[in-house]
Amino acid sequence: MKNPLTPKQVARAIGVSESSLKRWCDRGLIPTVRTAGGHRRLPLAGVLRFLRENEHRLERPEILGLPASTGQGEWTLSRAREHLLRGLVAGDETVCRQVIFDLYLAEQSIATICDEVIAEAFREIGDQWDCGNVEIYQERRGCEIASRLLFELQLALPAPAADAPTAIGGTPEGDPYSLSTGMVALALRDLGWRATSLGSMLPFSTLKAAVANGRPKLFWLSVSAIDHREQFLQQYEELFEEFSPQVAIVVGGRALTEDVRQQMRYAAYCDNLRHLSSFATLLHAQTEPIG
Amino acid sequence: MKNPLTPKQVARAIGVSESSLKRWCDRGLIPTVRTAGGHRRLPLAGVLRFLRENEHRLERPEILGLPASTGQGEWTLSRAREHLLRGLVAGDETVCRQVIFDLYLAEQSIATICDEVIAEAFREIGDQWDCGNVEIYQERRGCEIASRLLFELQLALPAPAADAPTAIGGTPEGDPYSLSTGMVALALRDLGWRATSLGSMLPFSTLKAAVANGRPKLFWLSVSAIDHREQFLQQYEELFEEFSPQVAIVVGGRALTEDVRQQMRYAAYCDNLRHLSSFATLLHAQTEPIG
DNA sequence: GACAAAATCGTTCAAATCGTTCATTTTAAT
DNA sequence: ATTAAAATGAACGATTTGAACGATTTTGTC
Repeated sequence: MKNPLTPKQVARAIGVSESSLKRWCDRGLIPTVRTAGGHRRLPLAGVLRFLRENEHRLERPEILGLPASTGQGEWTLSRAREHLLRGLVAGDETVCRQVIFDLYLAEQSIATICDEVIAEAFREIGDQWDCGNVEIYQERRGCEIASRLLFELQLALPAPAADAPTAIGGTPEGDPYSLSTGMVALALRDLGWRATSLGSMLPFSTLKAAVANGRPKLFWLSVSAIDHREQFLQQYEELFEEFSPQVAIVVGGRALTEDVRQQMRYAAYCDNLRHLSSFATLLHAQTEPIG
Repeated sequence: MKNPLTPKQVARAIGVSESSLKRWCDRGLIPTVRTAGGHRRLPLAGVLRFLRENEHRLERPEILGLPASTGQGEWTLSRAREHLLRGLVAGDETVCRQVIFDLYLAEQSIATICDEVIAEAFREIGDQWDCGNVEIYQERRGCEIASRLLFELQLALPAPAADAPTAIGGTPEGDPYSLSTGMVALALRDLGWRATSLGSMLPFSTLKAAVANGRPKLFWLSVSAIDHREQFLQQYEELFEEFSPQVAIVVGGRALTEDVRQQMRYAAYCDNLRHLSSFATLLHAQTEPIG
């Protein structure tokens, strides 16, 4: 788990000579820092980004502190989902990390990883819970693990540009499911946005204040549970009315069934993160037509 | 807080061997003073200057910047708390990271950082919220930031030994404050335990299952809020009765006022993480007397 | 103040890394 | 197929790093 890494470690992990690695560093392909004595040190996040961009395989992942066999196997999304599910239920963070980083290195978009693997795994956990096959603590522990992995992925993403569009969002009061809004933030960051999740259980009054203070280009509301439907709809309408044309208000979440949506106005309703990504890309391109 | 730092502290904090650090001192890269006996002492200001100038991008880029700590003024815990508070309210993760890693550089124990700075900052945020000075979303966003920083700190800790004692814990149903249980897990990991937080809002039924399945040496329950007092006490008593002698059951949290505690049995009640750390150390030493 | 444990001293040494050069292999274009 | 350009891997002496060692200092406790 050492970070930053030495050139020798990385060279052996990737399976190339130290000479090549040094050249890549000097050409700026891998972000490099120097010790006071002039030796190179390579932050893990930069190495992973390089591997991903250049479609390199990891010969010896364990050297980087990653689980053995990360970055060499062929993963179908369904196999990944299976493995992740087992890891989450067992509380095995190592297994989960391997699955996620494998997918990341295989150049899957963050949105795809979240949609097809993480979200699906938790949907399955929910089903298993209904059947009494998994305990609540296993689901909660899985959420903790997933949150960590999302954060680790964020560390591997480049920092957003200073002029990148901003986005904020969260879940409304009565919805404690913070994982979903965390995934939204990460997916938007993957697109280059300066996205910040405000967390979960946020009353509409404070959501209004957040939008008013933050002036984002996009605001998302992830709704996995609704306490009082009428109140929710009314307060949401107020928020939409107040900010709608200036701020793109995007909603999503399994609690927004069709009959609920029919009583809502929104800039976009997104079933999943790929929909959201498409919309965000479109929005950014349209409002910033020249760049 | 001790201002002149020992080489060991600094070496550990910036991730370099003591040998190299000593050489850098002798080469004049880091201003060094000597004790009467010849031991090196490194003023914090000089160390920070060295990090900014020579190690521009080594290890933790977030250490550089240091808006307020660069001055020769004492970087007291209360000043750190102040800065962290402002960063949390403003949602500025960079500032918060600087504060925390400054402290990590200057202090050994994570328990102290959590107790004196993070927990205190959130207590202050709670007060400000009562006065209507901060919005709920600022508190929630602060929690998100703090969670990330705890996770980053954990990444800096060595992995627990294979034979390390295990501990699990969480917050009961009705208590959504997951930050506290996350801090407990981190403090125990700092002591070398294999600690896992199960998260928040856990019904007692599933807590029992978790203890039964995990067989930890220590179980903690962090209680920041109690929904139904009678039910809480009764279910807690059941859990204690079932596992008490084999598993050390530790409780804490601001919801456990004195009158509540008087109706509870526990291996230890901990006001803060330093109490918990003492107890955990004692427990480990007693049950593993030879090693 | 005396004592024991822990930390630090200065030093030495093997391993790793530096920058550089050069021969070989791979890639791309003619 | 031939050739030029580019990338790779291996080698070199000089320097840096991390770990070890016994001797000394600091720290905590009685």
